[in-house]
Amino acid sequence: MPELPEVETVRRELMRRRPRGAVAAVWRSAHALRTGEQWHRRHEHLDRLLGATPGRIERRGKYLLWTFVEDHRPWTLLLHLGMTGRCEIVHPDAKLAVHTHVRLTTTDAREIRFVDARRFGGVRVDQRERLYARPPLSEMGPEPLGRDFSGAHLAERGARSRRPLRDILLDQRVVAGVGNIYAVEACFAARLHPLLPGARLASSAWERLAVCLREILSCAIANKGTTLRDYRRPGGETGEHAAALRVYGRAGEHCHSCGAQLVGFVSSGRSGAYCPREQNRPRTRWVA
DNA sequence: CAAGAATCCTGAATGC
DNA sequence: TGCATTCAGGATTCTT
Repeated sequence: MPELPEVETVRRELMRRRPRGAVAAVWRSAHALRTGEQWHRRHEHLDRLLGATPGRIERRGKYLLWTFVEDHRPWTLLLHLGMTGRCEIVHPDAKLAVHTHVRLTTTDAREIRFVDARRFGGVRVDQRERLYARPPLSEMGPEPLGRDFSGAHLAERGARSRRPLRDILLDQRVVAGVGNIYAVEACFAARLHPLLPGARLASSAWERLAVCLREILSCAIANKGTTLRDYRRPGGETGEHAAALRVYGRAGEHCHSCGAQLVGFVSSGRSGAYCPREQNRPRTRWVA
């Protein structure tokens, strides 16, 4: 499932491979993408991209903002990959993948396609400033790899909460782009129990958690993301970070660090795992 | 207001 | 082998 490292990888590779021609045709499947008022297809406005040329791509959390320009008039495509979404750039005659929902054909014989089996993803075109000024982007917490993110920020948002640590990290309003895999992995890296209520965390542990989260995300970006099943890069390649996962999806298996049997859990309807020996309580000493 | 549940969806995995 | 059931989860909406 695409989280920050996967979306960042897609961003970089789409940037590199983006078509150089203008959008000559827009095609949309008959199926609705994600439900909810602000993503309903009557608000998609994909036709605004006609005649515009793909330009700069930004990432905010798990969202991509792809700006298309025609005669200095920019429109920005907001894209969320959901659970199973993927973006590909192919020849317009290339065989159509099942669950293809959007096709943007350009004058240089290229085609940008959005494919999403479960349709949890979404697309929308608007002015860049308006996208940033409205939910969900306006509500979103700081980028974990940016300057505004720190242990102090996490503590400010989490230290008065009874919510489990893992769920705090999953909250896009607290920190942007973190999904279940990396939230669970960050808790392990910091040797913090994922179900520990935020209010019970020692103040020094927040900084440790912030540092570990950044390291995990950076490493996953270097590995071009985690492919468990569906995630693919724009060229169809997998990401290689799955082999680096320490606890996610490994309930019942042995801890790579101490050999103890990892314990699975479900919280807020989402599964995770932890090492009962190393994550039962914060360590008193920790070496970066 | 916060926390939890339900919702959307398909395909892989599991059960009988 | 085949058919029904279960599970996976991000973000939003509804309920408690």
